[in-house]
Amino acid sequence: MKNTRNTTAKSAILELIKNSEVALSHAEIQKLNQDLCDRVTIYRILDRLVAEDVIHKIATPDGTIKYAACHHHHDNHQHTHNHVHFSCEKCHSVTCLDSVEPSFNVPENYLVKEVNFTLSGLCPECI
Amino acid sequence: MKNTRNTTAKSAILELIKNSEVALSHAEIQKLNQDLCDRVTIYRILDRLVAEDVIHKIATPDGTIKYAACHHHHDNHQHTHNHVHFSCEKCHSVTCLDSVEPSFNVPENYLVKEVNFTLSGLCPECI
DNA sequence: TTCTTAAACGCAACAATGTTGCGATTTATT
DNA sequence: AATAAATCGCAACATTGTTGCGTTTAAGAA
Repeated sequence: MKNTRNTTAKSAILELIKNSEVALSHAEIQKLNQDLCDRVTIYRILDRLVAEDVIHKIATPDGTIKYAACHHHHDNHQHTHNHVHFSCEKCHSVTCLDSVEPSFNVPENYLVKEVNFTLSGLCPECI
Repeated sequence: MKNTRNTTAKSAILELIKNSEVALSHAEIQKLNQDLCDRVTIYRILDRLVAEDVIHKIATPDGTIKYAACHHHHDNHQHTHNHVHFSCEKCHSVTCLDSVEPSFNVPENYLVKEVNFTLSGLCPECI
């Protein structure tokens, strides 16, 4: 893997994501980060953080891409992205639901590598 | 609800989607429909078909929006969009997996209205 | 600490995707 | 056939994401 560096912009963006209760989109990060760095740089930093497995990418039901900090399972060092997410149709917040464990029967002839389970409706704030 | 009409463009697009094994994106429909109607019209027709509950919208893991014909459950007239989809990371096809039934424990304090369950990996064609 | 170099950056330009307004056309009803 | 509202095409615009390139900067080596 290519050498990666810690820059002020990268650290700032990672902090933003880590400190956020909900997943953030590029546009939201840009607003929160007002003039810290260029729009293009944000794209590149997000790509790098995803590649480094520090954050993960979530596609919301309307196609917006959001980013959230990964919760690594320190006990077994087995890290999967098979999170369950909740997308609020009113405030558009996206939250990781670590407590919900989905189960399903594996389809035949398909090789399943990742599971993306998104529930939508109203979050506790909007009920 | 507003009165809706059947136009040639609308019928053609619906046929395309119905006859397709995989879910189609706006760009794919535009290519298949070469010059049948304007790009903007395709957006509007897709919105209408979704509103009329004839097709449904799927967000792929990379944020691309695709459309597929709805499989109504004629036996009980209870129509839900809680489909399971499979997104191939190689050929980018999106397929509805009607046979897979996911189960999960409902999170507290959240009002779940829709379930979106997308598996990704390799489809039978790409394995 | 200074030197070195590749990673990361800003900027400009571009491509793709989605939206809006409006006058012209068309569908379905009277 | 006449009518009215839905739909369309076109132009213009907004947003989102990508690429190339010269400059800056982080981090290891001297």
